[in-house]
Amino acid sequence: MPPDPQSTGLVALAVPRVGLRAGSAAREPIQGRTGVPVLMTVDQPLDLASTLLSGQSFRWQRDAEWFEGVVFNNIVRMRQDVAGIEFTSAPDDESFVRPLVRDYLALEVDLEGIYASIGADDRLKAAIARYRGLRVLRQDPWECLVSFICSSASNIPRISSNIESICAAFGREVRAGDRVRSTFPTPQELAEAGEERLRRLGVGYRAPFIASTARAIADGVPDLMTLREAPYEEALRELTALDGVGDKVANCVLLFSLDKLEAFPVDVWVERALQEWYLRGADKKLTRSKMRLWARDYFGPYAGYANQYLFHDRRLQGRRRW
DNA sequence: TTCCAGGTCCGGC
DNA sequence: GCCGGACCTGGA
Repeated sequence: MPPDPQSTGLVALAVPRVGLRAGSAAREPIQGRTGVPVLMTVDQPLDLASTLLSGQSFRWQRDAEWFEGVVFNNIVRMRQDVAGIEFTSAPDDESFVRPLVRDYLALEVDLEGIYASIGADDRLKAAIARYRGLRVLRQDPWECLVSFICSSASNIPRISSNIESICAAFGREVRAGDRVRSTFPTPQELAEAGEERLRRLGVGYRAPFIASTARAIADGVPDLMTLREAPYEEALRELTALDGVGDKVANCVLLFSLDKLEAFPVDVWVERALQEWYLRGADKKLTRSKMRLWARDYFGPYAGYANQYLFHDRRLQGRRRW
């Protein structure tokens, strides 16, 4: 693909994901304006709706063909058309936000190559045909980490509600025209919030996990952005040392925010999919982390993409049939 | 009312 | 290492 220095990820790495407006006074509202929609061309398969609503991220809200979320401390609105993506951002202008959004959508990742790598079996081939253009996002690892700590024994509507509550309570207000949202709080902000105030927001038994993990990340142990450069196994070890982070949550963070496309989160949906469609005999009784090893071996370096297509397929089928 | 939901942790084999 | 129970809360 053509070299595009703004989509390599290097630019985004040089820009802190948290605290882009660190010069602002703490908790001072970020005042914006309504942006004029600009076009971002896309030369890769992209199904924006599936990508944003497939349970990788929990802050995107749909309004007809527009999707509104808060990323990089901006309210971003996007819609897909034949030419690419129309989007607006506020308070920062679109020229600043565009490369960040390209990076967020991982538009430099060669999906055709990945399809060729994982699409050998019929089950995946069919899922790829159904959800062609579903992409694995490259999110802010801190927001991703907290989101998936919240995900345990929960469901997407509740996770979204928990995350919005956390942002409203401890983040900073962002405005775009008449829209008001809040940024995702920094590790410091959540560490200061503490367990009790988190619990009052309705996150339940996850409150002490979030508080403890926020404290660790605020102290730089581990440094999440460094994990993006670390080998998979090392990053996995560092993440699972955090409170409330087991094999499944860690693999979600590795896949959806830390560029580890071999990560393979095994939740109840993926477990059922593997048992029913792939595993035979005694293998059906494998523990979840053994299933992850099996999948990494079977699907290869892009096992995470295979996971996302299987998960999406299984979840939507589940909604239809059972 | 009871059960279950995108798990993790802890204690007992 | 594996297994079972507890853990918040909201919706069916």
